[in-house]
Amino acid sequence: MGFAPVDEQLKYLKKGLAELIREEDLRERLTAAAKENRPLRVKAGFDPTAPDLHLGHTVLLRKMKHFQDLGHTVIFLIGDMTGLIGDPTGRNVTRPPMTRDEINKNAQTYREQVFKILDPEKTEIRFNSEWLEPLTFENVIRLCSKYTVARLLERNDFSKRFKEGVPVSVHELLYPLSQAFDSVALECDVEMGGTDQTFNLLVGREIQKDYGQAAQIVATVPILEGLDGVEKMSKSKGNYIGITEPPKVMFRKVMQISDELMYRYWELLTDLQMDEIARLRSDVASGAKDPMQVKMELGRRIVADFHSQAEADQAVEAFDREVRQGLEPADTETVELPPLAKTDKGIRVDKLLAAVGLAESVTDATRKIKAGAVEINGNIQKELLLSPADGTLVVRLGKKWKRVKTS
RNA sequence: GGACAGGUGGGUGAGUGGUUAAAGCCAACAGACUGUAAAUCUGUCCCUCCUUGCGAGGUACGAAGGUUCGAAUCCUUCCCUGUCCA
Repeated sequence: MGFAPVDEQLKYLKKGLAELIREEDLRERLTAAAKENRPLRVKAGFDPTAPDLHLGHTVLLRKMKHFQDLGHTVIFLIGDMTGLIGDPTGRNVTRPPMTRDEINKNAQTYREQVFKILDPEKTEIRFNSEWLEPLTFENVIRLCSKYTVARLLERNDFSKRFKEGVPVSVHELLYPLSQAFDSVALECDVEMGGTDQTFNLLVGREIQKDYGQAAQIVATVPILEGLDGVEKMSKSKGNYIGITEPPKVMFRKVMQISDELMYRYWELLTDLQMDEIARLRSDVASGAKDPMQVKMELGRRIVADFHSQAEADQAVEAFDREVRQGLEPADTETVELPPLAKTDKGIRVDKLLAAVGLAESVTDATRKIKAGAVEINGNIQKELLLSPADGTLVVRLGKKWKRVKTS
């Protein structure tokens, strides 16, 4: 099979990239690949500890997919060895070693999630312990001799910490080196990552040259902002949209982002071209388009990417019904009245809320009731005690609903 | 090895014997307003109980002991973190 013309490939790959070092190198490499009829080897490394991918990860995965679309090979590298170090970004502690079982389990989860985007046929999944573990101390020393401390300290967070007197452990310095060695071991043509990885990826270029290989091309993608629009999307910050989240949740989260942030999501999470996104923006500005409709379309596409078109449509409908109209969700769960909520005088609403999971605790439930946040059968419930009633109670606390059978 | 500084609620960060379940800020949750956008405003934000009260009790300020009528605050030991010196 042949490859598309180099210029076309370049154009396709460049969209949405933060940085490409260097474009000329990539052009040459693509040309050579076409001539030799061999696909490029494109690597990106992932941490073995966080198998729950979110949209932030998919910016990178989508770009990796683009390489696959053009016929190239993607190497999904699980850093089970470097994971022991932990990427020195931010505060970090040496991680407890993971067992082989845990790593395999996480790898399996990765497979399930990653192939929602990547093409399994064109993906190699590798672990870097494969070549890092057998390295002798002599080899490690040799590797270290190829780079200088001064150059490692060029990395922003190292130099910053060093200047401020914040400790930098020696093993942290090894992180970029071992990642670079991965590229050597895999003979990568391209390495990808977020812009926060730029330094590490560049070290790979230098080290590869030392090992007699052509320096890899470095392609970075922007870091996606989380729901707050400020900090990068991350699970620990709670501002993420997980790719395995249910359609309704996903859609609702998309609708929560600010109007401004929406264009960023259009850019990094859909295949819409930049000029089309610019048109969306100006149409909204001029009033020709309703920003909410534009955002709903974005949400519909994102949900459809990870679920199905039908589920995306359902999510839109559910949003319209539950959020815009404030109606009870169609899939409200029905539960039995918890025995401890029953008294001879009636139903203890506070205990009911806690037992049914609408409130975190009985105390919390009491607060919510007093605050007038609880609705039963459409009426605000401000008393802790509800007179005995027959039939089913429709209970609402904020956006959470439950149906409770009383008999 | 020596000298200091410090470990407080989800996160920051006040508080150095009692009116402190512990300020402020952030996050979070609920309400108002809306396009559940953003912005803004209000309230809440350890648990349990009931007679729902500016109620009663129980937990809580790295860990374990101790001093006191009373400790997050004082003492002892231990664990951990950071800085400086060697």
